[in-house]
Amino acid sequence: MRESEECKKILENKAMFKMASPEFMDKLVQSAHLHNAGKGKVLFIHQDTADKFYIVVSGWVKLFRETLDGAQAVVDILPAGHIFGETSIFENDSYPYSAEAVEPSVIMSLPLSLLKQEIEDNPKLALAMLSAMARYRKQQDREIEHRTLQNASQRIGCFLLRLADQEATGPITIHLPYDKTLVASRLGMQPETFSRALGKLKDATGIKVKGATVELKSLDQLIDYSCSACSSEFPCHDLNA
Amino acid sequence: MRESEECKKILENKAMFKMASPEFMDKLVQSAHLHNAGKGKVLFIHQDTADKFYIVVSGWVKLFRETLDGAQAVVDILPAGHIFGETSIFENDSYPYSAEAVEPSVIMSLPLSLLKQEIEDNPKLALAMLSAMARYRKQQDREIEHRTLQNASQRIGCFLLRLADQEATGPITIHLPYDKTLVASRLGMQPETFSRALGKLKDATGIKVKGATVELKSLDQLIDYSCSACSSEFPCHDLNA
DNA sequence: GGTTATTTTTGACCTTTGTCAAGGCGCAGG
DNA sequence: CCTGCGCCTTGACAAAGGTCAAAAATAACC
Repeated sequence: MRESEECKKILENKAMFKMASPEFMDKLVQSAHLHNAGKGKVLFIHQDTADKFYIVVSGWVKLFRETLDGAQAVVDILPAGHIFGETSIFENDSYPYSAEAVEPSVIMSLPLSLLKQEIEDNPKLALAMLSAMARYRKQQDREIEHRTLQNASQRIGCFLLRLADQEATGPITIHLPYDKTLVASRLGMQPETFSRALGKLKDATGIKVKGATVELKSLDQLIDYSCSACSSEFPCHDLNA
Repeated sequence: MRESEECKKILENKAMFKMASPEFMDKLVQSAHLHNAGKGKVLFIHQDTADKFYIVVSGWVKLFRETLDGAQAVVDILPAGHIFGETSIFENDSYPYSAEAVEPSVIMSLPLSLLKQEIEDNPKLALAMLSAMARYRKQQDREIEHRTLQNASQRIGCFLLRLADQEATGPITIHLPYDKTLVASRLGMQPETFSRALGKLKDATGIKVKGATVELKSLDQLIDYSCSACSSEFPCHDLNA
């Protein structure tokens, strides 16, 4: 079966599963499934009973929470390769957020029960997960910092930097991976604010924006502008889990 | 030696160490030290080399980060019983934030090396730490949500609710555990904003504020006001790690 | 008990972001 | 080539929060 071959390849490449036992990986591949999710497809809802966790194979997935009156807070927007829903293990088997595909995506689903079992049986996996969790925690801490110390334009600059190849020295072209409205919500601002703040960023740094394409002469333009309001030095490692 | 007796008692009561081996606990107690930290005492600085982790025995400890130009973002303010600095294990042995006592405090210091070793040797401890980390992650997620969806007054209301006995049904008296200026920074706002927002909260809910003392007729007053702008139902469990 | 610090509150004003409404742009489908 | 529907931008205005300066209230100290 082609599907399981594909799943196998993806799973074996995940850092978190490098330490897993072969038996576990076999069982995991057996019960893995790929799903096509169109733009807007809701994968699960906050506080649903959780029996699966997921990996983004391609596309983008938004994690978010909603209040009763419909206001929405975006927790994160995940690119290909990221795991989500796995923390339900520690949350009474219920999802701590809702998940929705925001671009046409392929999602792999896997049973939480297997993961739960293997984490208890295999210390190496528990350590790998601990390490991943610590990295995520650091990211969230930084997010909170950014929201308090950076203004809208600086947050956009920082976002662009994280999309770029951080090693590059010359001119760079960046493509926004999803709608600007969505970038705005990811950065905790309104679409209108995003639009205006991007304009301000353009004036301040000389970057060029055409639709979803951003061109910079060099990273320094943005680094000066955004990273001055951040406690970390520029090459912000720790970005990909 | 009295000190080690005291440390032992505290360590044995920590949920995280319930699963630790007796040998580990012995070693831990041997190398534990208590420190008196006056108000304002800096315990370590962001990116210092980390060889110890800590437990707040009494008092309050502020975790924070600073930008080059002096702006400060408060990551958290920890009460007695909380561990900090332990995530340095996953951070290249450097502290991910600075720590300062904001009230006269007693702090226990413990070697990271022991923890590192035991986590690798004892799966149960790794699991306990994983679970603690997951709880913390959830808290951070909620923090980000609050900063985007709640206004200043609502955040204060939410903060008061978390200080209160959540089971109580009748009138309640809450004492602010540290300076209002500090509460403000914990909630990501300026002292002036805090003062005015507290005034607004008073008008809106009928709570009574005298200095550091807050009296409410019942929790409902605050719940209606604050929790409407939050994705979680009221009794916010998951508060203490 | 008076005096000095420190913390908190107020007032006036400014900046940033949110809100509402109207256009504009671009692309898919006819 | 035209039309319609999202997405994005703009303008005008409102609201929230930040800033600066000064007064008021507490707490701390001789």
